[in-house]
Amino acid sequence: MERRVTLQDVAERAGTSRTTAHYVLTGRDREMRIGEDTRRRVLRAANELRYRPDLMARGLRTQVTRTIALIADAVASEAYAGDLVAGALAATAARGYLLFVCETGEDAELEEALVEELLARHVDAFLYATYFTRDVVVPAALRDQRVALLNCRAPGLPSVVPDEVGAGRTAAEALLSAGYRDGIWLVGEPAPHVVASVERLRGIEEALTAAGVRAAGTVPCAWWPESAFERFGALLDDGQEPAAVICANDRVAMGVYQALAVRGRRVPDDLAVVSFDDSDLAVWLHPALTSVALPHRELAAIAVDLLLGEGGPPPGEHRVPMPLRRRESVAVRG
Amino acid sequence: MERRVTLQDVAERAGTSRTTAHYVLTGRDREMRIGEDTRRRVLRAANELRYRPDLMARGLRTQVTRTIALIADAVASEAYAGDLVAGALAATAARGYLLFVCETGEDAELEEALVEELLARHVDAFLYATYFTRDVVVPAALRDQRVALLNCRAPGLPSVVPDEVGAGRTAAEALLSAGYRDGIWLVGEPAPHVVASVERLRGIEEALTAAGVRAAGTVPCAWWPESAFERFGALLDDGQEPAAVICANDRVAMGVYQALAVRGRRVPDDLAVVSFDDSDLAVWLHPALTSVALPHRELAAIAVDLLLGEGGPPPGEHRVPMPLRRRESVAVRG
DNA sequence: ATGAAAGCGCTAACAC
DNA sequence: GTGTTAGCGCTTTCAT
Repeated sequence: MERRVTLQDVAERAGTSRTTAHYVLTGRDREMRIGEDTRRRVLRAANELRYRPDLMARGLRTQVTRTIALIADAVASEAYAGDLVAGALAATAARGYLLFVCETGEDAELEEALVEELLARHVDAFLYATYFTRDVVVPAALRDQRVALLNCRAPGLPSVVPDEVGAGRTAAEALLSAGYRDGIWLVGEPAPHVVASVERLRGIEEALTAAGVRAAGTVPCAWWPESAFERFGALLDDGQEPAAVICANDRVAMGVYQALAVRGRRVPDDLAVVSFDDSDLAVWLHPALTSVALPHRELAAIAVDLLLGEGGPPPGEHRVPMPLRRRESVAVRG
Repeated sequence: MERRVTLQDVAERAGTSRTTAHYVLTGRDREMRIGEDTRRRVLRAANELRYRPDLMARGLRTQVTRTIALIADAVASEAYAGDLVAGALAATAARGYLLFVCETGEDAELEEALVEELLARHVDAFLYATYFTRDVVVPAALRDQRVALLNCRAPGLPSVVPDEVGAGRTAAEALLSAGYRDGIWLVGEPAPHVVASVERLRGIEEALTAAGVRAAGTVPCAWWPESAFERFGALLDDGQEPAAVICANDRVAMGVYQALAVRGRRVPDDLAVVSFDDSDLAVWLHPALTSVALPHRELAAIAVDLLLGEGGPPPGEHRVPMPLRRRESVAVRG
């Protein structure tokens, strides 16, 4: 591994000074009125030597590094967080930034330490992310940094979150517009501290009420297949005749499918199903599931745009629409 | 945002020189025989000023940055890659390194450019990862760097991959030891260019042959639920009576479950199912699926250990065992 | 138009 | 035991 080639080397080979070489290599030669052929010599020398500026040295001098930090509570849980990371990655790369990724497991001390470390490395900005939407309190050291919250919220800080109320409306309307009015059940227990739960419910109520419809009831299962399988199965065995269900998420829908399958009932003819998240499951289920998508990549892209945009991110909450992915789990009613 | 506090500031407040401050703050005061009370003063000053060394400046001087780069073809696809990233993250963090994460989408030019960029930032080492196991050709610039391949292989380079042959054996033995001999079908078409396919098949053959058993046949479906649903369903409708299946992966198993459910057949009583990957699906399926796990986090942890270990990673392939996760999809035969 | 020189904050050889 | 000094490679002000 030979010594790095430095600006000095380029300047020497071009028979000029570092300053001159510097200006032509950073493309500011026009403003310095550097001679066309000096310019040529520098460019050629740089090429021949395969000169690459030392970004650490540059960073030390300029105090800007073109790096940003993503601080997330989890990067892989639930198969969701991955898309957040991927989205952030793509968006930062597109702007020529490199991304430090950190995972905190919600450990506040670790968070503080990480922020210190990242500050010591002069990252230009911070993305603070959570794998499910919630309110957070960010480390104090972050408060006077350039920061955007991704999929979470804190008073006074710029944040990007999915429009869960709209999603609730969308889900209900998918059923209403297909002709369902009576026998619409909600599956998945309400969770008062989970933003997604509260807001989806609100959206659903809104849309239903606006159509003069009331939900037939709620199946209070955990947001997992097994629990949904059992509780929704029990509902069926009770002799209830749901016409349609709105599931808390795709995993719940999976449990509903299983409960139906065991009893020989069919989606969508015996029961219409809509859900939230649009995870991989939605297309794996049979028949494929109509689901309101959580646009993780887009959330991340927007957060990065805000973060790196002129003048820094405008404070306040940015709500990103959750689009409906129509598939085969809702039949139009006669 | 006030000026950073520098070593100079600490030294001044402690009434000593930068050198002295430096040695005590880096814990090398013993070797320099620095006065106990000088030591105290320096420590106190640093504390009071909340001194944090500028890691960029240090890096420029020492040429080591305690950063490493993860270059992956994909960081979120298929809900697998996330665990690779999370594993690498945890392992590097545990050693006090920060991780740059990059995604290439298999674009070779982008890869070259990224490596240049990372080199310009003086990352100490590289992790080169793929989201499914395969042979790769790494960018030329990486060849003389400290590098470990994660979930992929290239001649002459250190790599960490899952032991898929062993996994094949494990899957077959799970069935054999439960008393299955006849009517064992393989579900999922062989893919000659996919390491997992070739090696799992080899392991399965080995174990079966050793027990004097032959597979009843192969259902050549794509490795997705829908395809498995159709092709395996067709097998059932053909009047075949499989006793057990080894699925190419959990998604295929999902398709098999669906085909069974529609026909009123039960797992595990009518059919035993084993699979590979042990993804989230395995526990979501009903009944829960016995699957041979792809230990992504462990692969990553081992790769990081090799990479950062004394003397750098030993070249050659490191095979990591794939453990069987026994659940309810295999019943012991009478 | 080009170059000399100072300095970003840290480390380490060397002198006292 | 402690301090002086010379860089790491780059950017930028200021002379020329």
